[in-house]
Amino acid sequence: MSKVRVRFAPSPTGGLHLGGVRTVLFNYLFAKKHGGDFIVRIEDTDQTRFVDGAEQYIFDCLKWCGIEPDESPVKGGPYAPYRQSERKESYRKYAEQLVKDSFAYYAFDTKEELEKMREECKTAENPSPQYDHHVRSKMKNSLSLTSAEVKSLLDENTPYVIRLKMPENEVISFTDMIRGEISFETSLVDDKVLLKADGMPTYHLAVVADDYTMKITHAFRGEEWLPSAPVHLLLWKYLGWEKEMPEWAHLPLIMGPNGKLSKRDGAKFGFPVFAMNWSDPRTNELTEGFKEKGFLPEAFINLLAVLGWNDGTEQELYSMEELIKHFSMDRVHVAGAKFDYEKAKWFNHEWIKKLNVEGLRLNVIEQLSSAGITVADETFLDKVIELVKDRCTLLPDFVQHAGLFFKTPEALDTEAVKPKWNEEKVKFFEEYCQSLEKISSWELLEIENVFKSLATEKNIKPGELQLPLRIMLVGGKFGPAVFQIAELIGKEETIKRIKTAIQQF
RNA sequence: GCCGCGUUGGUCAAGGGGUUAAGACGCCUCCCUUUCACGGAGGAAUCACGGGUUCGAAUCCCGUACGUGGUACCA
Repeated sequence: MSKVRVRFAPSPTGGLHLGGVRTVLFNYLFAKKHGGDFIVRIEDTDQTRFVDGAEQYIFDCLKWCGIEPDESPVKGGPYAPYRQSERKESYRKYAEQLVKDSFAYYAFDTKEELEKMREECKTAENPSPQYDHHVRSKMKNSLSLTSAEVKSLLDENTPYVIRLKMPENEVISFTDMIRGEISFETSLVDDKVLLKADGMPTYHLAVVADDYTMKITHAFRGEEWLPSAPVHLLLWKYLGWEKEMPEWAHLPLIMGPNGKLSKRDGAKFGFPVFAMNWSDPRTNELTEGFKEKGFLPEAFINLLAVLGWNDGTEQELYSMEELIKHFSMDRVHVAGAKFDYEKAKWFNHEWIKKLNVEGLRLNVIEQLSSAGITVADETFLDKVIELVKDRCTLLPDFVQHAGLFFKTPEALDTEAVKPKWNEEKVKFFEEYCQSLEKISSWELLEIENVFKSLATEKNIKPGELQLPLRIMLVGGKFGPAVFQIAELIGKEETIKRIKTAIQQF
């Protein structure tokens, strides 16, 4: 078997959503598992939908996810160029070849004529008539016109497209790596445009030509492409490349709460659908990304991998390395999977717990600094991270849980204390401060022992006093053990926080 | 409408002729903790429906329903 070569071919029309990232991921995992090449090629054939900056955005997302292409427009490679707009001329050659071999034909119909045909053929049973064998003889094309008429139209530079001539009564079938045998009747498929009037190929011609010239061995794409598979199969055959045709796998769709996951679902249900923030330069509309929402790339990749794939064991947490080792296309589920944001957050929580301090440090510093907290002492920060990471689900949670070690709380939840607050307790805390001043070594046990023995002496239950102390130090009902906090923030800060808090109760 | 693909708890899913039908998320109860989490122990909840084949069907076959995708000079 020749070396595995697999490609991801995004269209730079803005944003990279969950389904897109999962398609890349499965391509990448398959390539790496078999020691092959992972190629990124850009399908920028539709000038009207092309968005500035979208291509760079795609590569930024891949980089964040930890996916490095072996060949791409930015990296180059032996089959350059990797942008379809830069390969424009080669596609025409293949299209003309097909016309010459009578597998395709020129069509001169204008937009208005096409609309007219669709309008006239429209019935209740057939709401969307196709340009197919039923109508092609009635349209303006090189099949219905004489060769002289065609020649003169061509000479006059009449705009035209090249369409594939679908055979009438054939059954086309192929084996999908995920779904098995699939077949189609050609009479039901329309004559797809291969080369547009502007000289650009459509997706159909472009994928086949590019997959062939770039020696792609396995073609994986979303399930939405399944209906056009017969077109591609036929092109491989008509172009004479049947022996080199890649193996196919059509990946299941990722669904939103209702239907195929869309950008709108994110806004509507409050979860990100793109890998990273994307702001559309034309509308300035911002679509939130998983990165900015506070997801770790490890968690993002992990949750995507197990959405529609399972290795048959009970394992759910996988690093990229483990995924490469365990992944296999035949264990990809056939049905579409609904995206569950709650579970997505669980994965991030698990990865925050799983990662060590080094893996978290940079992210935490970034979170804190965006909240206006600068970290001076990194070894101190490391202790804090170790102490609080179990309670953080999303990265911004570190602001609440780690922030209190760097900054005196601004507002105290006094309501939690006031009802049971009295003179005795005020006295207790004043004396506790005095005792703390005298502590020789500022250690957890000391701080706690002084607290407990003073409470016994005053005949107050320690439990009655712990909540107030927590509010004093933290500001609210959250965070690690109180005495651990006291130990970490130090004697001076602890006493200061207690004293200022007493004033407020 | 037509064509393709699908259907195991609310969600992700294992299981592919004989199982008490795994596991995870979420939800509920309890324990731990006099905070919030983490952790631990339990619980509720599932084979879309109808026919076949078979001693036996979640599993194989056929229908139906439902879902979803396609039906563009978009990808």
